[in-house]
Amino acid sequence: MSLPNIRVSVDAVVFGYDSGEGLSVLLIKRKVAPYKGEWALPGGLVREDESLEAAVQRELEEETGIAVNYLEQLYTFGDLGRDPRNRVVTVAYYGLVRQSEFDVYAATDAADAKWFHTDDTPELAFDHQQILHAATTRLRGKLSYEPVGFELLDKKFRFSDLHQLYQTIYGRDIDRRNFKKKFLQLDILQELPEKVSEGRGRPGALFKFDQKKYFALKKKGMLFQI
Amino acid sequence: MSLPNIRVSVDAVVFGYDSGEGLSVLLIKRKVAPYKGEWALPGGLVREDESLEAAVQRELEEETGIAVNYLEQLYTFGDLGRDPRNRVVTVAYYGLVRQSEFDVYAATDAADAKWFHTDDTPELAFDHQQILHAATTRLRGKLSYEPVGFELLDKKFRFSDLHQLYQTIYGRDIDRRNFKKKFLQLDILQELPEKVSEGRGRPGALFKFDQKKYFALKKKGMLFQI
DNA sequence: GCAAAAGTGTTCCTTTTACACCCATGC
DNA sequence: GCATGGGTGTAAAAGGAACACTTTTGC
Repeated sequence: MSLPNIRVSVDAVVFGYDSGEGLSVLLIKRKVAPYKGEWALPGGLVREDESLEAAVQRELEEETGIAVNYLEQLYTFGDLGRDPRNRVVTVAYYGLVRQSEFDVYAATDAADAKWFHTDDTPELAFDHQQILHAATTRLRGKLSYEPVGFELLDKKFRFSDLHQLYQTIYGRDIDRRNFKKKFLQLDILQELPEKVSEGRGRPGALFKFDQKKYFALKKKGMLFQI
Repeated sequence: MSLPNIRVSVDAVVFGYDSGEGLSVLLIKRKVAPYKGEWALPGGLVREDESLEAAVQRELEEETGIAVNYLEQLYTFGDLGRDPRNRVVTVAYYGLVRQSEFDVYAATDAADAKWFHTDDTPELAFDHQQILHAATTRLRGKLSYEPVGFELLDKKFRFSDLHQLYQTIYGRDIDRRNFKKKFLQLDILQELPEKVSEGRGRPGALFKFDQKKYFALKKKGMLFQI
């Protein structure tokens, strides 16, 4: 029996959050066959001398020009026939970033690269639809036991921005007062003396995250039911 | 640049539960280098024409002689140097079975195979210690949102057996009365008219799972905090 | 009658939810 | 003065934790 010829790839589901636009996902237009010209998740083959994590970072850089620090492993997809040419097992990663910090462009390995609102994604190549779906589900679950925000909001933000962020990711309304009560109990926010108006209505206080407490909490994993 | 030469393997962390003995894990003694003669998780290279799931099943069969139906993907380990010979990326699976139903023996591909109590495992080859640790953590977490029991207890069982099962997996004491109240609320048990004594003490009623309700609940994922 | 396990209920406390009114600003 | 968003508190309900006594059996 000959040695199996299986390739290993990585794919990245990078979600971008923007206060104005909500939740998006980063996609590339494929430059080569198969599925040439179609949209897909950024990703590609792992090299023999790089870790899986390094491979995702590299592919993201090569295809979209961005560098994302924190990606988490999502799931490994290895069904036969998921790539029409060869047997390819792909390890999918996902992450959530502040969209405004990432100016994506089609780097060398992609014909195009851009953010798509999660409500409005095109058909995807391979089984990437399935991967995206798994990532969305996982993202929501994850928020139940980890704070999110520091990486997604500006340094100073209004409480309503944070509120909006959670509503966006959960995809449903959350009572403003209860949310505030709960979030403040985590004791990871600092209220600033400044106030800011967004043009109409009463100006709101600005907040910032207490980095130390924030990461301490994140590390040990809080239980946070919204 | 030449094509990367990376192999894909699978490994299985099979936990066995036994009312008398508690929680064990299935290990094999390696028949070939590297780590020849050392204990390891069952597993091996994936073939080109089989799915990852099929590969785990096959390796389990070849090394330990057992067939496990329900394994879930745990995590993919792909660090450089985790196998001293080649670059090997391994997809780890885990599952929980009724130990008494699985008579393991060293099948063709292992020098030995047996259950080890989770409190008393030997040193393991490769990074299998790390994999085992990840599986243990995941198993506990999993019980919070899925019922367990049907697959692990006899058809008819005393409530104390179920209680004991949960205590074993969680590794701590759980109040008997509160546990009973909560579990009965799930409405997946049927109380039988039979009573059975285990030699001393008041005989207890026997219960069985209502299969339909059990799997319905399991499928949709309950939220079950012990 | 004593040791061992099974059966059962209540109280307290914490957490969650629902909900309404006033305040500061721009226009 | 009115529309808009920001700020705050309370009451009711649900859920979780702690806890003790009685019953049935074997010996």
